[in-house]
Amino acid sequence: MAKDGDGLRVRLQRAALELFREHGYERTTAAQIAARAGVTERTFFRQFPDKREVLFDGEALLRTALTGAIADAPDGLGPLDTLFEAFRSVLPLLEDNRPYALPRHELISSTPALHERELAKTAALIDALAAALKARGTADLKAVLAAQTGMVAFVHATISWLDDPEPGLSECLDLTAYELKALLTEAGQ
Amino acid sequence: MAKDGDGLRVRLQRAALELFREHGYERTTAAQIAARAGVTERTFFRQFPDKREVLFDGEALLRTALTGAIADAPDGLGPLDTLFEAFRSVLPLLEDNRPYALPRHELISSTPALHERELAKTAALIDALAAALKARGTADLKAVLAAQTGMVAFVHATISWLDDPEPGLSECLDLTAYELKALLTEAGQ
DNA sequence: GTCTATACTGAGATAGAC
DNA sequence: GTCTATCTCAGTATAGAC
Repeated sequence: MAKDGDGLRVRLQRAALELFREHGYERTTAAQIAARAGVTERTFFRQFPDKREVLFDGEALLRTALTGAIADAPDGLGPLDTLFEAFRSVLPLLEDNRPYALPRHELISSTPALHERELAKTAALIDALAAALKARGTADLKAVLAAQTGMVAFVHATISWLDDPEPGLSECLDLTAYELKALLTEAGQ
Repeated sequence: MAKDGDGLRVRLQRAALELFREHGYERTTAAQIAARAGVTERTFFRQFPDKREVLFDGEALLRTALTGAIADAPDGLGPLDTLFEAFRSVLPLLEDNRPYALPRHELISSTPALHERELAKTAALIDALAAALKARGTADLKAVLAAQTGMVAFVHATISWLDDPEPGLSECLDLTAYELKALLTEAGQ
C-alpha cells in the first residue's frame, strides 16, 4: 500500500520528529508515526527495532566518516591529534545539519528515554573510535582513554554550538580542547 | 504476604540478579522476579519504576558518598585532585562489594538494555559531581570537563579491577590517572 | 488490586520485482 | 519460479491509570 521502501526510513524519521515535538515522545504511539508515513505499525518495527531508534539513524554515518578519517590520518600523529583531525573533518557535515539537529537535540535533552539512547550511541561511537586508533597502532589503554576523552570534548563543543552558534563550531571545539588540556596540566595529578 | 517493606527492595534485587543470570534479562518477567521475592508483580513496580531499575539502586549511595567527599575536600585542591580524593575515599566500599558487583557487571555488559541504563546512571552521577565541584567555586566549563574526564578514569579503573583484581583497585586508579595525564601532556593538542 | 493502553514479537497471506 | 516487503492477525509483557 505504501510508497517504495527506499525513502521510507526517512519518511518515518521525519514523521516521528514532528509528532514527538507536537505531542511529546511518550504520548506518541508507533502506530501514529507509521500512519503519518503511510504504513502500518508492524512495518515501522521492521524498519526500526524499537521506537527510540527512529531518531538515531545518523550515528552510523558519523561513525563511518570519523573512523575513515582516523584511518586516513597522516602517520606520526598522536592519538588525540588524530582524533581532533577526524573531528574537524566532519564539522561541515554537522554545520549543514543544524536545522535538523537543533530541534532533535532539544527533544532528546528533555526526554529521558531518548537521552538514554543517545548516551548508548555515543558509547558505541567511542568504541569504534578506539578500535580505529588501535588499528593505527595505538596501545589499547591509550586508545580507549583517548577516544573517551576526545569524545567528551567533541560532544561538549557540539552542544555548546547548538545552544549558541555564534562562535562557530570550530571555535567551540578549540576552546573545549584548550580547557581540557589546561585541566590536566595546571592541576596535574 | 511477604515480609515487611524494608528488606523487600534488597530481596527483589537479589531475585532479579539471580533470574537474569539464569535465564537472561529479556526472558525474565517482572512477575517471576516478584514471585521469587514473595510478592506480586504490582508490588515490584511500586518499588521500582521499571524493570531495569532493580539493578541500579546502589548509584544513589555512591553519589552521596562522592559528593560528600568533594564538599569536605580541603581547600586549594584543583578540581581533578579533588575528584580523585573523593574516588579514593570510596574505594573500600567498592572493594567490599566485589562479590556482588562482578556478576552484576558481567550481566550488564552483555545486556544492551542494562548497559544503556548504566550509561544513563553514570551520566547522572557526572552531573552531580560537576555540581559539587561548582559548589566549591570551580568554573562551570572546568567543572563539567573535570567531572567527565575524572569519571572516565574512575569507571575504566573499576572495570579493569573487576576483570582482574590482582593489582588492587587503588593501583588501577593510579595507572589510569597516569595514562590519562600522559595522553594530554605528551601528545598535547 | 484490577484494568487497560501500548511496545514489541511471531506466523501466515499477499503482492510486486526480478 | 524466487525473493523481498508489506499487511493482517494474534499474542505477551511492561507500565500506568484507576
